[in-house]
Amino acid sequence: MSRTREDLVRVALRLLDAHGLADVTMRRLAAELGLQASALYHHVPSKQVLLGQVADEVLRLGARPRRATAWDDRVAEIAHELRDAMLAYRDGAELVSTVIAFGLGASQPLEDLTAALAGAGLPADLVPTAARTVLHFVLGHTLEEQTHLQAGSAGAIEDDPRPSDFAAGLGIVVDGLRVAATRPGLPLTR
Amino acid sequence: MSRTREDLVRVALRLLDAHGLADVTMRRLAAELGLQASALYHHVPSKQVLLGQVADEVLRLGARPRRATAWDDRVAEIAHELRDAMLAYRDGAELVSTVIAFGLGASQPLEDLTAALAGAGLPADLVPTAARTVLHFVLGHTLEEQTHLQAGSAGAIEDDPRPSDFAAGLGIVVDGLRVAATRPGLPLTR
DNA sequence: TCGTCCTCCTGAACACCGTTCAGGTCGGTC
DNA sequence: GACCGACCTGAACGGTGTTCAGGAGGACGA
Repeated sequence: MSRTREDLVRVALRLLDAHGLADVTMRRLAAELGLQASALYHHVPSKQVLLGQVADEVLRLGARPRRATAWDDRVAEIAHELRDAMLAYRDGAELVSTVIAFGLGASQPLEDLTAALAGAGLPADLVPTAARTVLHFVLGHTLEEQTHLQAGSAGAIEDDPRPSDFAAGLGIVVDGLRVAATRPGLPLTR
Repeated sequence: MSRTREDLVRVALRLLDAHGLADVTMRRLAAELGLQASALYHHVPSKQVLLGQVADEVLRLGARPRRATAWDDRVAEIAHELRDAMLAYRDGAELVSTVIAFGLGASQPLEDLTAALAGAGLPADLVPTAARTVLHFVLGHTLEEQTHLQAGSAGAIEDDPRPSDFAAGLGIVVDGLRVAATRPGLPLTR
């Protein structure tokens, strides 16, 4: 009975949530599947690619129906969904952030944000920048939040993490987007 | 003739710039100093702490005189200085980002941003959130920018990196801060 | 039915990594 | 002159991702 790539991703995700990203090791993953580490390379070309697929799975499992229609509500909706998806798994934010940084997957959120911002009335050449600005905020904030959360649950006293923080920070960014959208338009070609 | 902790940091920084973060290894660093790897642990308790000091050095070397007086100019000044400091060394953004994420150093930028934003007229409980929002933007944007720059210089075609991108994204965030600063003030205690 | 191919896997090895530890050398100090 | 602490060596521990020759076994065409 042979294993599929989906099995690897599923077990890797379980390993991630149970022991953290540092303990998601090719040898551990193989042992969990009753295999030798070298056998994994028949299903996946490298650990990086595997982690990319695990990140995609984290996002897929965190997907929710989108209800908002206004562009700013839609941006907030995507941002919250992304944050919640990453927080749902141990080290989820670190995983997704590095996968995005190295371009190995997790490209959906940026595409969704870009699509949502296309209807915001921004100058067209500002849309990609705006989408990445929102994305960077969500990733940075959630990474820090999750780091503190996990450090706090390991015994230390939590200092900062007010839960309204994310909404407030997101509000700042979205306010900035609204300003850029309503500012008397420069001609599109600079 | 014994080595000082400063020697380690200096040589580690040279190694970083010449070969990248992945090649900053305790063994390589020791070899560069004519030592065994174990000797480094007489100067530094761990590699993580050492990298924290290297990150601080990157920021120190990138420091510039601050000229702006208005809070928004000051925020932009700090943001540009941070970005330029990280871009000045190979993998500088990755180094500083991870050091900040794990709380091992590089705390100056957040403090500077917090100080600059203290004079913005924001609700007091929004200042830390605002500072971290700016910080996350700068780190995320610069990390992505540097990754693409270095990938591009390795032969591939650069797709995005318009240099005005950073200023535009920063503008969005600062616009958002201005909105929060001029909005009819909620009472400070919620 | 036989031989071949292909998929899946093993076991060993390669070239590293961060870190620890017993021990040794050497300069300076009571 | 004995001691002590700073500094360093060399070996080892227990890992890491990845490669590679080869084996088992089912499918499939001749």
